[in-house]
Amino acid sequence: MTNLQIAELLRNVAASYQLKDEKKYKFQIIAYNRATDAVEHSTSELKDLWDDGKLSDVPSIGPSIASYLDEIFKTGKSRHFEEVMKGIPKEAFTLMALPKVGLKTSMKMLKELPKSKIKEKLKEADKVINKTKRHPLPYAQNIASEVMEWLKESPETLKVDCLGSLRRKTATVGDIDILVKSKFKNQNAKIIKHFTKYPKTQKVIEAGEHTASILLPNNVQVDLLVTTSEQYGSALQHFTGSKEHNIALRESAHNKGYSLSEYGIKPNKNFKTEEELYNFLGLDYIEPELREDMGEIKMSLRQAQGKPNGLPLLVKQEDIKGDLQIHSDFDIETSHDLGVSSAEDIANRAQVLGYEYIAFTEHNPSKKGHSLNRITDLLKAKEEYIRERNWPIKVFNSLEIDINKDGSLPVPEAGLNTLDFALVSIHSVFDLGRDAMTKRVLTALSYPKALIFAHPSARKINEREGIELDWEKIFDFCLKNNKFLEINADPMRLDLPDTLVRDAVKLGVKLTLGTDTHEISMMDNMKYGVNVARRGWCEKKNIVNCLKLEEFKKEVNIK
DNA sequence: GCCGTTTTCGGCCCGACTGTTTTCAGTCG
Repeated sequence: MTNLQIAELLRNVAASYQLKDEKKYKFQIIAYNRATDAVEHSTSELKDLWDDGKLSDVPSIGPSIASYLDEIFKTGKSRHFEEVMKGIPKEAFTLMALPKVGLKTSMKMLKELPKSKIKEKLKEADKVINKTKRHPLPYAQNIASEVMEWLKESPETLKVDCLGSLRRKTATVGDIDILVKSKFKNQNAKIIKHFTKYPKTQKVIEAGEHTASILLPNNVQVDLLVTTSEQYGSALQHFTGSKEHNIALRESAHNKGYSLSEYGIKPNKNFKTEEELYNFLGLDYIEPELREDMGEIKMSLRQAQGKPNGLPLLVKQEDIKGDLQIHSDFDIETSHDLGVSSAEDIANRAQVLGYEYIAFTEHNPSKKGHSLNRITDLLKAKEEYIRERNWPIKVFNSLEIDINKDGSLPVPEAGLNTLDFALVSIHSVFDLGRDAMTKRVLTALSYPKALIFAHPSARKINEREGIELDWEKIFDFCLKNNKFLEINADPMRLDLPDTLVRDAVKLGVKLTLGTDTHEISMMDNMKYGVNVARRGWCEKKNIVNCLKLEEFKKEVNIK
């Protein structure tokens, strides 16, 4: 049972309670919906936590739900859940995938629609289930920019901001959220109308007094909110989210006797800026990347009260002193794709980007068709090439090495000795069990030259889930042996994922940033890696390549 | 059903939009 399946089950239980008696089960419904959110956002598979007896570590999972899940992991089902969902056909839950359909509507559909029509709707729902892929951040950013340009053409528009997960810089984006500040009060309708006339609009989902939603090609939904200067700060805060952060913030306001909404505080308190709003609630400003209800509100409160352990001072792009994963076109007959840009061009570009150092990390020479001596000779040639050139900045001689199934590395010791340090990573056999995979990785990281575990989860966004690893063991090993985990800045990887970065940072495990550049323009992807680091609460000190050259050399033990 | 730096009991976020039920229920974020 995966987290996705568990989340679906809990969501269905909540809906079933709602169908049975919304008033009687009001708080169970809230509890189950919260548990659903928590499972969807959990960094660990619940099954793994259950194995370790730590199910209740997940927030919003208390003794009752934990005991039902315990039964599920033991026997495959929960008698309690089955009892709650008794009498509700499976199809009713499937139909809930359709927009604006909850369990009540889907039951009504099953009862009232003709069979042929139901079949059609079920097909539609299946399509939605299979197609709700979230959009990679850069793709969503491009679409958002175009819509924002369109909105600026409306004469009533004073300012346009892109909010929601785009502003929080999540790896993937569901809907695009845009806020418009209007020049004049009571001009909302004109802006809304202009918005719905956006040329690529396929469907206007809704258009009200303050808000509207349109659907663009590729299932991209854009939500608009129009506001005035007086309420701008509140609107900005509300529409940036996350939903969980907003709930926690409103609860905190509620405890102080206020009622907070996107319009301010009732009856008459407006906020022009987000700072004003947070300060009014006794909090310091919270960066958008932190707004996920992961403890940021508590820490902001502590900080505002002048206590220690406040919010992190998040790492910035300009703190990055080097790029630690780059593939040039220097041909060492690699196991995977070689870069297409020359080492010279890349080094010059790195200087322009303000870096003090870079590492060339081509893939290792392929095992196939190469003797061990040949592999060593190829690496010696690369070492000599790097040593003998005059580079504009420091260039490290490195390599991205495949981890064999048994954890060994496909490069002989003489070859490894040519390197300043190595990245190790998984490119094949992704489906070992968790324990075998963990052992495999730790074996590889035990080589003295293996310094960085690159794209550690091996996930590819919208393509494949990550591998299963015992992250606690990996973190612990890195900490004890001075090994580092990479945040791969390729927008299709963004790996480590932000939630695991947060876990690593909590334990003091250090990270590196690398763009995995295979073509020179990819060097500009560093910003996406920085996004992930910030979302994982990284400060400068958590990222090894924020160190200046001499300090970096000391940290990684290079003379 | 969950949760707690006033609480292990007694609370639990807030509002928009749609469609239709002219005053509200259902869904969504």
